[in-house]
Amino acid sequence: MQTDDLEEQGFLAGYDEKAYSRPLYSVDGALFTFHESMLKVLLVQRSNHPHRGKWALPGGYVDLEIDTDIDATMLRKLVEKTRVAPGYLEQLGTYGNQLRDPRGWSVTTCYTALIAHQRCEKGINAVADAKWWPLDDVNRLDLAFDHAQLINDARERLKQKALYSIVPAFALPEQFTLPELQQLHEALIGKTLQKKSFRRRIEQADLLIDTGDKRSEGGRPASLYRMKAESGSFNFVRNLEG
Amino acid sequence: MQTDDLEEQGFLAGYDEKAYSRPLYSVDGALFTFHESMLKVLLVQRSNHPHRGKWALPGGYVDLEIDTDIDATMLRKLVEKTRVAPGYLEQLGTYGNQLRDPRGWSVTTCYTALIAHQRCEKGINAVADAKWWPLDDVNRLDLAFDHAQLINDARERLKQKALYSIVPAFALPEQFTLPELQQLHEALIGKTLQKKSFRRRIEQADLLIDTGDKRSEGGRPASLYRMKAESGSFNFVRNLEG
DNA sequence: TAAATAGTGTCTCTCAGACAATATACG
DNA sequence: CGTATATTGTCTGAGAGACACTATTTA
Repeated sequence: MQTDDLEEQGFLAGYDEKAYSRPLYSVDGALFTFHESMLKVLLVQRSNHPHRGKWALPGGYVDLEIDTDIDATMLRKLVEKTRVAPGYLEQLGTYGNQLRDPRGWSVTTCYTALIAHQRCEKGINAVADAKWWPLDDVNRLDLAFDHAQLINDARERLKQKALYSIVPAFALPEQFTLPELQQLHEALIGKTLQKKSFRRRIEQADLLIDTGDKRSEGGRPASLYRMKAESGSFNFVRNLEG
Repeated sequence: MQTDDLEEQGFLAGYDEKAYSRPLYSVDGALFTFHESMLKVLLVQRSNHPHRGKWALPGGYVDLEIDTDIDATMLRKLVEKTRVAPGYLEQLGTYGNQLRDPRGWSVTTCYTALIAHQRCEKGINAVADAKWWPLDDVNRLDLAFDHAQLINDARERLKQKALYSIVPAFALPEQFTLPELQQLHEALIGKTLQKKSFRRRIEQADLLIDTGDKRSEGGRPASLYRMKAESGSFNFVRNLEG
């Protein structure tokens, strides 16, 4: 063992990390919010080749000196565009092949992230090339790389989460109403939900805190709630209708 | 646009893909099977530094010439050890940080895979360094890199799948009995299940084909089934007790 | 008052849990 | 027959779907 350790030292010293040809590696983030009754995704207009001028997901390369892990890389890249950390961040999947980048073999790990629109409104306005796009309009854009697929996959994942969790609530302000949350879930799922069912399961699982405040929307005022800390990781045992 | 295309050509020609320092990228596969009433995972004894001599998940680097995408890399690496393609292969997640590999910043995409023991028994015996390990024994091994964590995460994912799908059936031979499948799910979930509930939902969803054959295990013979093609992607709307 | 929005009552239906009962092998 | 394993019958309860109903605001 001791011998092996010494041997390993020598091996590491002689190891040239650029000696082998290997794929480009990056991270990309599909950051969503819910604003003006619409799902929106944050896009950045590319200033460099390849795909200069096209809209793309925020992302980039690992900084070997600064980043401790790939989550840190993703956070750094998102904060560059929004000035704040997203309320929710989860790995979606990794896409790697010969063709997705004209520079050659490349791999990207895509994240799904959620944030309240108000929390990053100022930050985004301070960044010239970043903009919230309504998801329905994004289909008509010619996005860079395979980012159209990444966005679709992220949205599909969020749709599933809407069926068995209240994770989408991270796309709302800290305080929100139940009709607001239901509207968001309906936008993700693509169909209307029974308000009784929607409310019953959230109440039963005791996921929200009633702040006591109300917000009026033209009719009876709705109660304002905020999430409990643990509610982001709660899953219902039974799905809503898919 | 035409101008931009020409400009992009020049950019690509001048691009040196080794110019930037970037992390090592690899894939690893947690390949499981169910044999002798035990969950087992395929491990490979490392012949090279780092961690020479330790047991590790099968995996390796992308071959930029041969592999079209990272799934192909993973398949190639698994087939090297088993001589056959696994019945089920799904991305688990990507692990990248400064410390997981002593050579420096490295990223690995881990897959969860399932195969029938009999389908690769010969192939594995032909590979000196590969071996099925019962999952309960793996906890006592000092595995290479962060592979203990990868295996735990893969197992946790399979446990979830056992609650809302019959994906674990890919770890069984093509023909299997319902008590066998239930035993496998119980091993994954870590508790006994109601056989009536287990069978009822599978029958209702019409997921299996009764082959007409039976297999005797000392008592009344059990019917042999095989999966329908689409059953691997079916999810129940309601989970079993977690 | 009417219109708009929020929230509740309650019936039905599906399906998992529990567990007793039956069926089919072997010796 | 007795034992072992497989398979079914059936009751109960949790919780989602449907939808009518009530409540609270503004105009």
